[in-house]
Amino acid sequence: MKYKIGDVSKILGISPDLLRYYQKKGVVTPTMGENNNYRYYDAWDINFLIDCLWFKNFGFGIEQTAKLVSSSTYEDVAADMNAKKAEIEESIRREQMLLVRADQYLTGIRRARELLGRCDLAYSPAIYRYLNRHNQDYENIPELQGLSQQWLQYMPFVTRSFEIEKKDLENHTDNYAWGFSMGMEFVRRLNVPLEPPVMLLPSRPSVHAAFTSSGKTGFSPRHLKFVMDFVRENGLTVAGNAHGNLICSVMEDDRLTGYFEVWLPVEPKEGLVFAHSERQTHD
Amino acid sequence: MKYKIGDVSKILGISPDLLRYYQKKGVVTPTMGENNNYRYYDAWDINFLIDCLWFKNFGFGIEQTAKLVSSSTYEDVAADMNAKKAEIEESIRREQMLLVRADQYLTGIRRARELLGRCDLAYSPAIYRYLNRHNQDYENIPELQGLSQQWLQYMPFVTRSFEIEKKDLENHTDNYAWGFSMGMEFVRRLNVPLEPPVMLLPSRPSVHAAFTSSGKTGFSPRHLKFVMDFVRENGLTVAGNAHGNLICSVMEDDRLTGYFEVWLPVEPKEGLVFAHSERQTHD
DNA sequence: AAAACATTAACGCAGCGTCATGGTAC
DNA sequence: GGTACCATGACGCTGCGTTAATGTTT
Repeated sequence: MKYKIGDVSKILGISPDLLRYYQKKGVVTPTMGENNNYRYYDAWDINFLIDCLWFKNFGFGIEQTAKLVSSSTYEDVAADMNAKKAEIEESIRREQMLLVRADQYLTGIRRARELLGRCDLAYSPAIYRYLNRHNQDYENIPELQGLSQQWLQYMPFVTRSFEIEKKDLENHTDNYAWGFSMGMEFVRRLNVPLEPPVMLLPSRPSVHAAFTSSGKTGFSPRHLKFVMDFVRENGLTVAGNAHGNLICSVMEDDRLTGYFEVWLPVEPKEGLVFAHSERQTHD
Repeated sequence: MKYKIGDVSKILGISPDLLRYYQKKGVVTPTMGENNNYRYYDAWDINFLIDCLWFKNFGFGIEQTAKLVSSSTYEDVAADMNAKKAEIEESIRREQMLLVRADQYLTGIRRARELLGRCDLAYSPAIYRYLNRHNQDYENIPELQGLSQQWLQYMPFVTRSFEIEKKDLENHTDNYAWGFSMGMEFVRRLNVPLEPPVMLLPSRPSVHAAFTSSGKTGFSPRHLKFVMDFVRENGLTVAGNAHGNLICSVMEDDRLTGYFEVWLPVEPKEGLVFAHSERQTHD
């Protein structure tokens, strides 16, 4: 019994075009009609196609599928299947990290909107970080560029992160630096090599705040004035450089507005309670 | 400070071609040199590109990324991120099922090679199944075709499965039927609708065997002769139709050889011990 | 003037979908 | 003789990589 391409299409739920494509790829070779050039498939061809769909839906490419179904030994098949298993396991690992990151992102953005323009006391999350841009200019050092290329591969587990030095905060100098940071949990799970200039910024008691900035040249240490006010009003002592990161940028009132989060380390003091950063619970 | 396309390429680890492509897609719009038509990027453009890479590596498409980074409100971004989360969760679920299936496949193929040509006593795994081919001909009933199209979507959680009726086995008639089967665990996890002609084949004490067959017209109930011999030699009573499935087909001695597994239900008898099918532990 | 950059344009890949145009089966 | 089917071929899609031919900077 012979089936025409449309019959096979109905039996398998595959378009005739796709069946012709599979033929071009060497997957099936139906017998061609002598006078009309029609394709005629037999039951064996259809069984074969079903076996191909099995592998294809497992994630094997078409050509690999053809090879697996038509000309592989037991060892070949087992090896390919084990390789595919490893691939899937790797994919699951990555996707699980993505889920963690998505939650971080969503809670981060929500918290920043609540906190906006205000301060609270919290331990900064421990992060790894390096700097590659001072004020507006990216460093031209090849080493740093190589590092950035590496770290950009880790996206979206990497965050754009800034630092403002203590003295610049106190002198109201318009000086800042940008770089990349990554949370401890991702550094571990991605086996990120950690050499200078990558540094650990440990968790420290800090003033924690959120602010926004709009436009190309909007970002500036001036935005931290309210944080310094908070420090003064509460008689706190700044204990290091401020650092923070971009949380997201969204349209507000027709302007692209960046939401930033910042931590300014301060000396712990009797009676002050520092919350623990949510980030740390995401491990 | 202006960066040429090659500078940006080095900073971001992205090919110049890709940067031009992103421009064509509306992601970045560097200023074009007046006389030389060179692209000049500023720090803002680079930051912007980094933000894009963040979303892109999250799995968003290029155009969605451009939209997310440049013209989305908080609500848009949160909605898209939640949608992406759902997508990833779905993907993980599927991949975890694939891992289970891969293990089933690998252990199945290994066991079949060990068992080849011999019999043991085991409970058949409970499966859902329907038939759509008798001997060599696929049924032309539209209903069945629709069902097959559905079930083929469930590949590779569906197995090609055959049935040989008790009377045909006993009379040595060359009669058999093929169809599709799916294990209980996948039926549940995929929410497969279960209406006739889909039937539950419950777990039953059976003679369990493996055999091979080669070539287009190789498959036949004759292959089960050794199973019937086993039944006779052990004084067993056949209690229903035999069913089985294709485990894999591989090249052996330059011939495409199918490995099949079969269960022939028999009456339990004093002193007989039936193993429990491995399949059932995979839930 | 050579080397290292930049430009546009076109084509290729998988894994198909879609359309146009024309021949064939029943 | 109408209609449902079949054929080939070309083009589109995403997310790039590759190559070619040519222009610019330093």
